[in-house]
Amino acid sequence: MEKPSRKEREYRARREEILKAAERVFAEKGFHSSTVAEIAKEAEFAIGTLYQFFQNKEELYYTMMIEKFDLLYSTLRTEVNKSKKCVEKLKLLVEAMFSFVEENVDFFKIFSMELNVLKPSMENKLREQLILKHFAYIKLMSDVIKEGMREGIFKKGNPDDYSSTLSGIMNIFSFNWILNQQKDALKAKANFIINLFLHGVCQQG
Amino acid sequence: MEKPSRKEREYRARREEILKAAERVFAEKGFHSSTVAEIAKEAEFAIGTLYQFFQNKEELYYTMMIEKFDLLYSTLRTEVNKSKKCVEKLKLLVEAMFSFVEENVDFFKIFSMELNVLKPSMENKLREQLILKHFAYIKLMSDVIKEGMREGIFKKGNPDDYSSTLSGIMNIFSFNWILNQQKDALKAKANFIINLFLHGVCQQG
Amino acid sequence: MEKPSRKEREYRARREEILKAAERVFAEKGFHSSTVAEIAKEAEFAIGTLYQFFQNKEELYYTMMIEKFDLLYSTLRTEVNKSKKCVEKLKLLVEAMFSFVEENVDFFKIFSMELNVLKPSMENKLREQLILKHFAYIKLMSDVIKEGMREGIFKKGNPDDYSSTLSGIMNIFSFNWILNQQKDALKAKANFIINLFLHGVCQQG
Amino acid sequence: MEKPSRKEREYRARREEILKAAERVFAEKGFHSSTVAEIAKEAEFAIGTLYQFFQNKEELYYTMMIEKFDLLYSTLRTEVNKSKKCVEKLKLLVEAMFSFVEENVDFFKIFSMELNVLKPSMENKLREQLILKHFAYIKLMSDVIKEGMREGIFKKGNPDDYSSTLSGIMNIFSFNWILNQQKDALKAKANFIINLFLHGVCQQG
DNA sequence: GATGAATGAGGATTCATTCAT
DNA sequence: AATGAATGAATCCTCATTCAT
Repeated sequence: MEKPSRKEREYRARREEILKAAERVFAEKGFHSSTVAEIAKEAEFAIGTLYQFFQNKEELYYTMMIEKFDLLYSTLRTEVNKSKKCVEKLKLLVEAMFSFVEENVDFFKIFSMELNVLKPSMENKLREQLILKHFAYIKLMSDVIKEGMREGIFKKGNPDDYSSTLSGIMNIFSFNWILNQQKDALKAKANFIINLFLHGVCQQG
Repeated sequence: MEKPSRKEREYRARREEILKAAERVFAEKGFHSSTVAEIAKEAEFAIGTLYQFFQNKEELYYTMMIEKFDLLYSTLRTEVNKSKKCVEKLKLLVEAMFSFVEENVDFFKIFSMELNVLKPSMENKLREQLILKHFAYIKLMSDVIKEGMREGIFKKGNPDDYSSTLSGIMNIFSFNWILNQQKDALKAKANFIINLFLHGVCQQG
Repeated sequence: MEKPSRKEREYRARREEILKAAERVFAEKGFHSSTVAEIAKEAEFAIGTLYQFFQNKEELYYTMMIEKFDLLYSTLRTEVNKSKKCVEKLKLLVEAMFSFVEENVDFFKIFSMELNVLKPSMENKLREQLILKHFAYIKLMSDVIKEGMREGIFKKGNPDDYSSTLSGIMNIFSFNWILNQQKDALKAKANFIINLFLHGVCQQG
Repeated sequence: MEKPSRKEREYRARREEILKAAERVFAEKGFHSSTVAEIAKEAEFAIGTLYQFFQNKEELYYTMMIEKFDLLYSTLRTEVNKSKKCVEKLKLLVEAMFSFVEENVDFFKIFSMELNVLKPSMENKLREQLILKHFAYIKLMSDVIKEGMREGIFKKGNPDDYSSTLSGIMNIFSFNWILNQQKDALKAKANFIINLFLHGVCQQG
């Protein structure tokens, strides 16, 4: 791989600055109440400069979301691969997810609270992409579940239903953690969730 | 109770029309992208008429949400009381929730997707109210869980964590059902969810 | 003159109520910031009722002003006629004017502060009328001045200039009195004004 | 003093254009009947541009008034200082005032006819400022009068009453001159006014 | 390439007036 | 005759986007 030129590196750095500023501002105010002027100010660039990197506000929004999602996906993927055992994999996944949320509160605020803000415009490839990323993220879990079914550890069933469930649980805990001003560690809930997901709420035996 | 006058009844009816129109429009476009003009048109009233019933767009939004939430809450409450057994109660609750979602798709779209759209304004009593309603809804489940714990049916633990979990699972299934254009019945998933919640994903014994 | 029927009397009474309410409200908020709804409420009538008496807000405004002006005019006229001596007449006039202002603060607020609010609309006979009333009011003073000139008491000159001057002085004192929250009696200034008007500010002799 | 940059100069020029347009439009229609759109059109700028210079319509209005008032004040002040004699000073003042009115008809229309249009809003520093300017303007005259009293030229008395009087007289003459479509020169009345103010209407001796 | 002033379409809200009851 | 709910035109202001410097 070619070493990027200084120009290229600087371009990347600026772009990153803008995306970070966008993340902060969008998280605080939501898409509609955030202004391009504010993001520009937060990024310490001129408004016009933002438009050299992103065609419009919407593109800035989706690009930021997609890149964050990519990061989340690759983080989880790496983590899951650290073990061979399905149950262990799930545990690693939940922990990694919660670490990610703790480190990316801004992104997660947007992720969990503004899913529907932007309506599909005619040619919105970016929204499509974001949805595809979401499917990939679910598939990551489904694959682990499938494996567990094959190994006879997990009950048979629709793996997507199981992974949706797990993702729904992680979501709500992350959401509540943010609502409660992030008291305690979110990761502290990981064990509870895994146990519940594996064995349910009922007393056994 | 006094029978309401014709005037009173007509007032109620108009108000209801507006709230229904608001629900449809907000569900389709979200709060910010919906215009008062469009809601008025959908309701077949003049713009000014809406302002005779609600002080502003925000009040219209929250009032609609709160009244729907009240309906959801009382529906679930009634349903839960139809059985004495905790496990049965949970099942009734999930089924009732899914029925409600199926019958109130518009509301649920907003419920699940726009939780954070409106930032707390200085004197926003309505937002406060909405949050309180949400707590009541969670408590409904917590109470059932608590009962089950006392009876030794459920594992000991923080009842709110359990009820959050259940609510998170129902959410994600509702959300997916809406995203997938409402194929199949949402209620068909109720059994799966209850089983998973009660016994987990692991093979037992 | 026919004794007015009960109907006629009641009509008059209602009309008067509305005009008084209009005076209060217009004085407090000015023409543009006063709403017909507020005047109706102040008058304890329905909005529609106001429109039975006056074609529109503007007519209500001008009618009130004109009738007040008529009252001012006839009051001053009566007062002036109480003496035969010009100097005495002027004194009576200033005192009567100040009494009127003291008793009709609301009207005077509008009179002195909103002369220009309403632009001549194409067919605004009412504004014309109001201006004519104003001329008559000035002429009242001019006539006294003219008389004084004829009698050799006053210097020769354009009587309208003199009466404008006097009216300007009375205006500013009334205006200041209102601005200063009506401390002291306005009438207390009458002597000062008359002396100044008659003999000027310079030391004599 | 630093020479202002080109940017700074252009900014000033634009701001001036807007203020002049505002003066014309407000003078013709009054505050409430003037629209921001019309002022923008008159100034040949887009609506939004006005909002880059002034926070809102009210600020535009008051700023224009205040700056004009400052100009009036400094003009009068300069003029008054051209003589050492009180009587001469008053004459210069009246003449300067009338010149100013002749050259700033639009401003004076507003000055004399809309004093009370804007009600004090909670935090209206601008209105406060405008009132302070008005006091300064009155004080300018009072100081001359006081001087004359000390020198024994003028009768003893409350200097503010005298200066109010003079200002009231100038006002009404300016007002009438505007009403009469500005026939003849307003300055032609200056001598009459000064004489009247100094010596009164009565034949002397 | 970077800037940020200028643009003007778009939307929330108000309120004079009408008219069915 | 009295009412006051319904109407919708009118207006202030915001802010994404452009483009001259």
